[in-house]
Amino acid sequence: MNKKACEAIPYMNHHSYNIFFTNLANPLKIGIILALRKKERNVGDIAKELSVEQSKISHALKSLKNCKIVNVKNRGKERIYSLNKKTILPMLELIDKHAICYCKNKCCVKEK
Amino acid sequence: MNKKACEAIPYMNHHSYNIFFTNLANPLKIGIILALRKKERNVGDIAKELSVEQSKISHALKSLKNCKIVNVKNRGKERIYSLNKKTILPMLELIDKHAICYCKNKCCVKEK
DNA sequence: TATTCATATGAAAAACATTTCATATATCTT
DNA sequence: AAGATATATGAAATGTTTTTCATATGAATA
Repeated sequence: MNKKACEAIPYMNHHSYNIFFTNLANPLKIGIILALRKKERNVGDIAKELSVEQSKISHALKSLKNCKIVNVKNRGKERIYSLNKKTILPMLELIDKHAICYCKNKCCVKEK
Repeated sequence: MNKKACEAIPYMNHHSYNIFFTNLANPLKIGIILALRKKERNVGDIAKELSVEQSKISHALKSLKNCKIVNVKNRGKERIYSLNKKTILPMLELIDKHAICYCKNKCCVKEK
């Protein structure tokens, strides 16, 4: 399979999909993503904004970063996390549209 | 918030994202989705194609259907499942591009 | 360089999702 | 109607991910 960089080869690998989705399948991580949508922030500010204990945020950020859903830069002793908008924003929009078009706006009601 | 059908309202609800992604965060379900990409199939055929026990497939299909990622129709005693391509295909493409552009093609390597 | 502030990390516990297996349901066939 | 085939379902067992908490690391500052 051709693997030239940044050339769209749809349906590449099974495993990437799984890791990517697993990473997103978590309310805290979604919360972080939505919080980073408007502007980048350091860990403490994210924790404050979401009222969530710091190490929990750090753990979540670690896997998001691992998957390149967020990026980091250092500023003194702080770490500034920002969203990889190019992938995530269109993805959220797809779900929004899905919810509106197929799920009567209350998409994907949890079974049972 | 305006909720007129099929009008894009980005970043609607937190909870939908979570259920949607949770639903996809599973190798079997990804397998089913990829199997349904080319053509619709009944449960038994999916099971055969993936070499997976039937009730496992049924359980997976149930939640995919619940989230409208797949649709069903009846044909005699069979149930024919098909993919909701409009949402899923562009979503997989987004991940492909993400993997290629940000993850050197082996996207989202599992940590540790 | 000792202290403080910001963040990361490991590991056990807890929460949650999937698998398995036995069985139920529903349609078709005879 | 009885049997066969296709699929669905409930519940316990299993597996995976997240949370928690104690502590480590690393940069800044006094």
